[in-house]
Amino acid sequence: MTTLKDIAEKSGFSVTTVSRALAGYSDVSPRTRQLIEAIARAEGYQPNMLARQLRARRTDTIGLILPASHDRFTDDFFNALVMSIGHAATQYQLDLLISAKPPEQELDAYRRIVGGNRVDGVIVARIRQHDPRIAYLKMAEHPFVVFGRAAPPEISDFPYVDVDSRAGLQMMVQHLARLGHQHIALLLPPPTLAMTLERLAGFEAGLAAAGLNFNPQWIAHGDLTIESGERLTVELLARHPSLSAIVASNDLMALGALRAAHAAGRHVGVDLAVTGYDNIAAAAYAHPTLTTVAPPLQEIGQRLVALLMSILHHEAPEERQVLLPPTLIIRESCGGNTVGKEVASP
Amino acid sequence: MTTLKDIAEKSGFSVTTVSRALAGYSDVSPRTRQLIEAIARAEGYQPNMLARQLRARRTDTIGLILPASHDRFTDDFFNALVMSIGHAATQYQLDLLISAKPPEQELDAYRRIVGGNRVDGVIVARIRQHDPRIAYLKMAEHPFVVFGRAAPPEISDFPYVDVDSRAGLQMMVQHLARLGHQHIALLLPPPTLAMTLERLAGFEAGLAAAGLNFNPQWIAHGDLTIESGERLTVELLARHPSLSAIVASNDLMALGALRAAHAAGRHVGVDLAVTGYDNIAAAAYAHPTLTTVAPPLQEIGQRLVALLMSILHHEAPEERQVLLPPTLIIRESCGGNTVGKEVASP
DNA sequence: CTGTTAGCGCATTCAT
DNA sequence: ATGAATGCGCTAACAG
Repeated sequence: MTTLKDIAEKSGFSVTTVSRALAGYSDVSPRTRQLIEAIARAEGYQPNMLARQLRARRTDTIGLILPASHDRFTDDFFNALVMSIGHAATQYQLDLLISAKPPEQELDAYRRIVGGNRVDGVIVARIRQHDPRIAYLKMAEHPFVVFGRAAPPEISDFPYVDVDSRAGLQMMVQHLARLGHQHIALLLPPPTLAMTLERLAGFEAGLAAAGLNFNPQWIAHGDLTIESGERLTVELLARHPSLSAIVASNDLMALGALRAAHAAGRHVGVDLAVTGYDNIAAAAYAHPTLTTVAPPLQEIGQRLVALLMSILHHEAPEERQVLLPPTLIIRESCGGNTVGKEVASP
Repeated sequence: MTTLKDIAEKSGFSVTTVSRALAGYSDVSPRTRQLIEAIARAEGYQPNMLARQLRARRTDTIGLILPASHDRFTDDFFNALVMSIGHAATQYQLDLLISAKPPEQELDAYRRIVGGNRVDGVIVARIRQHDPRIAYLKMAEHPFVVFGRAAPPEISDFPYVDVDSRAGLQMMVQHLARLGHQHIALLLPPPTLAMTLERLAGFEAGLAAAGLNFNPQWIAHGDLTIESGERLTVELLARHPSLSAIVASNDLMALGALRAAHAAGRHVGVDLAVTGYDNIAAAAYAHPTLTTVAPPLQEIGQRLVALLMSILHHEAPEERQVLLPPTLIIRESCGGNTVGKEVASP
């Protein structure tokens, strides 16, 4: 490894001068600069980023600490979210430091990475009730941004970016109602997740707007897996044969519902509607009639990073709590070329 | 931010003693240690990782530099690969530094991150012909591991982990042949990708093993997108109506093929077989008859990280070039409960 | 047991 | 235009 000191020795100048020459300062004679640059190039000099960061007290890196579990990486939506953040970071010349830790080591990881100055700020995802990570970040006064909000009655007194899934569910229900559906079931995430209440509220709002009654019997809680989507749908269809539509809270549960529907002898797109949420690229094509609510993945990453940057730079607060509208993607036909038309959110 | 120096002043001991007390060295008196630990806890002391890393000349971090483009994050397979690496890193107490750069800045990023000592080693993915990144890493003697191999005649004289997609394609073709298919088309990745030759070879081997003839007319090159899969399939089916099976080189092209088949009036699972490659969770359920070749994603991440670690620790070379067999996942029925049975690779 | 000295590599003062 | 001195925060060698 070549250091400034090495170049200083080879060139006969001091470390200081070498540093300034390479940094492009104007108070270095052209000849000196050329010589130094030539040596640096010849030696393949690369500044030690750690030393530089230590000195500068900034890393130009943002952190992301993920819940680890052996099959975590199969969650396409979450994966896409992470990559979306990574790509948004690019636009700000930032790198992304990822640390996947099992829940019990999660807080330690925050302390190590954030408290240890490895990153300038962090993005927190998948927050839980009374999330200790947020308490820590607030207490330590470390810059952070959250993807998602706290569930009421908890107050989200922190900067966040979230998808307005209430609006999404409402759009979806109204769409189904327009198609004539009156008995609509809903597959929800676990009650402990912050988003669950929002979705239920959106569902009810959609029913109300369409003049339909809310029937608690048609609500079921799953765990966001294909299996739970399948199981819940089997049960729902068995108990309530009048159901003509199943609204799933994510793609995986929707795929499970598709399978269950088939097993129950129902024909999706004909005598049963199944809708999803997330619209992950591949899953979106799972069924040509799978209408979905699509969060603006790319924008989420960009907003998260932009918000974090504005906080880091102490810029005007503007909007520190961003709610992004999802899009309703309707796939009406099994016919080849109907890719799905986008319906702008209200 | 609390530093060792702060604690030294508060406790009356020297920075060194504080450092050792907190590091758990035995040559510190119990009383001193307790006092120092108490202060550290009270102050919420967190060691500065940058200083520590600078000093220790190691970061316990591995790097991953990704090709950036505005819609890159929609590639579920690649996303899953990255996350698989991230989670494997956890087992070695490593963090993952991700930098997404457009192609023209890619090499710079390598210099900055690897040459700049921000990581102990890197994992290179999606290698191209005569990849300059690999040349750089070899020249600079930085530890690295590659996911994938060089395309012949180039020699892969570097540590790598790859999926034996030749075996995968061969399995797939033989499976189709057993089902009676004789006219099988193949949708390949772009000819510039290293994997393409392997897959073609596997395809031909499968045909040969089944006693079928190879027809170059039935081979087409796409770009791994849904659109290209659709377009190529439309063309193939129009020109060669006798085709009874389409083997796609990834899930997305397979999904495109499904759509094209539908448009052409063919019934997948009945008078046309379509098979995919990658078996990404959601996509795998795209069609109940979508048989796929599945790379062992989780194992790929683990092997990559393990291999990199062994190189970092100068451990016995063992196997520095790892070829992992994929699995054939057969989904035979549209019926509800046939999830797909796994067929061990040969 | 504890402190002094030294240095990781860099960039910034402040002199000259 | 250049260099010496200083410090970012940490740990290690060495001395006592």
